[in-house]
Amino acid sequence: MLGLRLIGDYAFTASESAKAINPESSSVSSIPQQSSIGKTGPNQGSDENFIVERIYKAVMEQRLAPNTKLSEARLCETFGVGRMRVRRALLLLSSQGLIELQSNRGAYVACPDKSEANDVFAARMLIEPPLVRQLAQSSGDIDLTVLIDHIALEGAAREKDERTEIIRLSGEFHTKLAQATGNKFIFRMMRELVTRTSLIVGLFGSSQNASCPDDEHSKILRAIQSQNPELAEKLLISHLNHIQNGLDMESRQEPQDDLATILGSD
Amino acid sequence: MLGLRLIGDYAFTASESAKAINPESSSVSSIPQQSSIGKTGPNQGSDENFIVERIYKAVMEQRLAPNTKLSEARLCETFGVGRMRVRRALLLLSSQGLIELQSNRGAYVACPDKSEANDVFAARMLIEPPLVRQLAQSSGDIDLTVLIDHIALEGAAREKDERTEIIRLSGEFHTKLAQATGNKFIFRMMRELVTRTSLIVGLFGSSQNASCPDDEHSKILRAIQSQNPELAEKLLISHLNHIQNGLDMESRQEPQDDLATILGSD
DNA sequence: CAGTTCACGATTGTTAACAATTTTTGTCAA
DNA sequence: TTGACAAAAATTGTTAACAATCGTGAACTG
Repeated sequence: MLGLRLIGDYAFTASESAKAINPESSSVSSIPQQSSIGKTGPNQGSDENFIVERIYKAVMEQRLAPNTKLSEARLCETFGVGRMRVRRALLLLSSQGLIELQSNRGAYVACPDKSEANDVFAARMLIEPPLVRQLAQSSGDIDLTVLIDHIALEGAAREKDERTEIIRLSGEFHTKLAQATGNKFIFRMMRELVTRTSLIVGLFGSSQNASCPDDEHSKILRAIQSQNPELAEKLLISHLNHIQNGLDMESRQEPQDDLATILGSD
Repeated sequence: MLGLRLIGDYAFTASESAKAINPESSSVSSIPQQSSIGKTGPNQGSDENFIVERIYKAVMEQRLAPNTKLSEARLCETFGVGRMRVRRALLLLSSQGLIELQSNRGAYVACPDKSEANDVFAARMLIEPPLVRQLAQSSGDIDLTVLIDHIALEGAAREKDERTEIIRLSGEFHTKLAQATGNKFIFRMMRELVTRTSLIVGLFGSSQNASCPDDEHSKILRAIQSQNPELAEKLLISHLNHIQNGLDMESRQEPQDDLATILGSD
């Protein structure tokens, strides 16, 4: 009895986020229009959400390496925003565990260690198998087009050999699995775990397995579509194992510091 | 008697702050002073964490009713802190979903609706069963004293009929289950879900089942101790069902959006 | 030369004043 | 009394100046 509802809130599917970053465009861009009575205006700070989204996406695409310093001044001019907004964004990012705030020293992209990596995979092993099983069980009532389209996107990106796109989409497949449940809590949890996974793969992964093999994703999806919970669960477990086994926990590559163009382009 | 939410006035006023420090649970507390000299540890903002913890606890104990307004000025004087700290704390709380920030209107304790309540229980149904199963499987390697002690605390609070303590401990049993895994991601997820559950029970629950029956908790723990995964999982599932079935999703007690409403009743 | 000290620049943390918005209050007329 | 309207008060949002802290490198001492 899983509550099947669409997730209207989280508007940051990241595919759109930013076309043009003009300083102080004061964009109200990605605020879902809602003038309903009970819920008064949407949460404030559309601006800092924009910054958060931007950095989140950069991390997901492994363009922002762990330990990279995010200085306030730099972010201010990058996004054309006042310091307050930047600081709020950094606080939010740190509460998500994406960055780490050090007193009087600044913000650094999170740099998971070995044990944290194990925790991430353990948590995913705990959550994702029941999740896909549940999806497969109730796939009749769910709209899977998002996932189907996503597989297509992954294939296209792979065709064109767009590295960052491939990496991000590989991770997002898993968050979209969670999104398909329509449960915003499950979605949030998976999103956090997937983001952290991206950091981990960037740190400990060899270059070739930076992304999940496309066919594994589509196999999982097909198992879900054919309402085969056991198969879907089994495929997902071995998929997660593939990712984890592809890591080399000893050789961690040292991070660089290039912030300038990373966030500016898209 | 349904009038058990005359929490109206901020339940964490300074008068109570002095004595209300319980030596258990969260690792962040202690030192209610705002002296800037405090620990210069690596983690920043020990002060706003204090505020967050305080409000978190008040919500867990259902002393802070949903929709209660948390004005900045009030919080400033309550905690003896500058406005910046309060605003940062509010931002953090909102990112946890504990409160909701409305533009130019202030911060209000979150007020989950029916569908959100369903999502919370669906998420818990997804996570907690595998969690306890795993605990039971590996209970040989894990230190369960925290849970054992917790059961004792629950019993004691029940003896003394300390309402707020009972409610909080009832919820915290589940977060401590997650804590026993030693996985901080699982812990964070459960903590968020349990907190939200507390709000939901406060909103939709009848007065008698505001807390979990003690024996169900101890039964679950015993199943874990005796390394019986199936039993532990089964007990937990029925436990969650008990909680959810005890709710009346239609009769939501209207939350007071103003403190004066309560005080002006006579 | 090695190591320490100290001052300077750069960065972050904090405060207070100001601006924008909402809420309340007061007044008047139907 | 009720409703509309406007002024006043209260609250939140924003900015900029100021304070505190850290990193760096030059100067100094042994």
